[in-house]
Amino acid sequence: MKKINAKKGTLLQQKGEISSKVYLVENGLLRSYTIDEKGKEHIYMFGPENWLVADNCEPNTPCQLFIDAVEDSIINVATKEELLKEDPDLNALLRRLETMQNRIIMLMSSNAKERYEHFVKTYPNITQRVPLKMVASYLGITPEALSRVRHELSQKK
Amino acid sequence: MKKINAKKGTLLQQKGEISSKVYLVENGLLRSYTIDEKGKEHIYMFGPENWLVADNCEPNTPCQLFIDAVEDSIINVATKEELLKEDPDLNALLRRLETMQNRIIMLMSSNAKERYEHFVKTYPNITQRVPLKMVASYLGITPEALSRVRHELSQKK
DNA sequence: CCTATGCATTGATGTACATCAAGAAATGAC
DNA sequence: GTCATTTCTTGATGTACATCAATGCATAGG
Repeated sequence: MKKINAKKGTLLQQKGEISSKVYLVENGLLRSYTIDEKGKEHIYMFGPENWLVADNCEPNTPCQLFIDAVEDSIINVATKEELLKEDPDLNALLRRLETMQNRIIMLMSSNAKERYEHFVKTYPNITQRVPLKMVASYLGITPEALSRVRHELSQKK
Repeated sequence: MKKINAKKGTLLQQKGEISSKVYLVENGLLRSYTIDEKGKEHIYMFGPENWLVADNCEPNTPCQLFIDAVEDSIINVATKEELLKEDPDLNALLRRLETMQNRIIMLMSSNAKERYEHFVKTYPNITQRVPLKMVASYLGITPEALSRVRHELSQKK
């Protein structure tokens, strides 16, 4: 756990970095965000005093989020390894957080078609086990919209 | 940890219940969902084999989600108290999961105005500390749309 | 078997929000 | 201070998706 000072605008973590850290904000304000293929920024989280800011990805995988300082900030930085050593079965929860993080980013940055394609990739078997209207409800679109997306995709092939 | 059998369609948990449980799916398929004010259903999560399904609310607060069985299922049920006894500092993570759950539900069920009002309530001070375009980026809307929402809200008062 | 209920599809129309463009106001650099 | 840059607002237009309504298909129950 190392204490550091970050001037407003400092980039603490880049999307794609492997050794993503955990940032405990003592003072100031951090933000984590991603940039989609269209170049659009989506803020995932603000981290004011006493918040924990981190990319919820598994240790030793490339992370998804940029993290920078919105105000001059004082922050405590830890590695995930450090934290996992203290509490090993955090791992399952971390994976859960990752799933939710992906979902939030998807909801903010993807249209109906992209969401559906992502869903099929992530849960290949579920599509056969539930009525399509439930898939639509999970994706945040109407059954009608999903029907049209599926029609369009089947044409393309 | 009690093992139970749930026929397709069985409702395991109602929105508003206090003692929400944790469900580990051994076999079958669960789903958790909420119903918004317009009566519309939003599926929060599917729980196939080996998934953990739960409302990520704090123990002893009314929960937000309905949970039911989409297929005939075999499930292990635990109370949150049980789990917290085993691992007390899960509490911080639970609160984090709750925040993300709220965000996902909000993204699926609310329009721009509702999201902004919710944001202001949840982070009253942040609005003053960051440019509005960052708030827009957090809410998943454009700065232009946020500007119009704010204009509309200020008229109303 | 027949009928009722739920599900999926298709078309017509509506709407919330995005995009594009321009100008005004605030902020920062020097 | 002045100029440049970023932020915010406002208007005009476009578009993805919702809503509404009708129809065809399953599936389940008696």
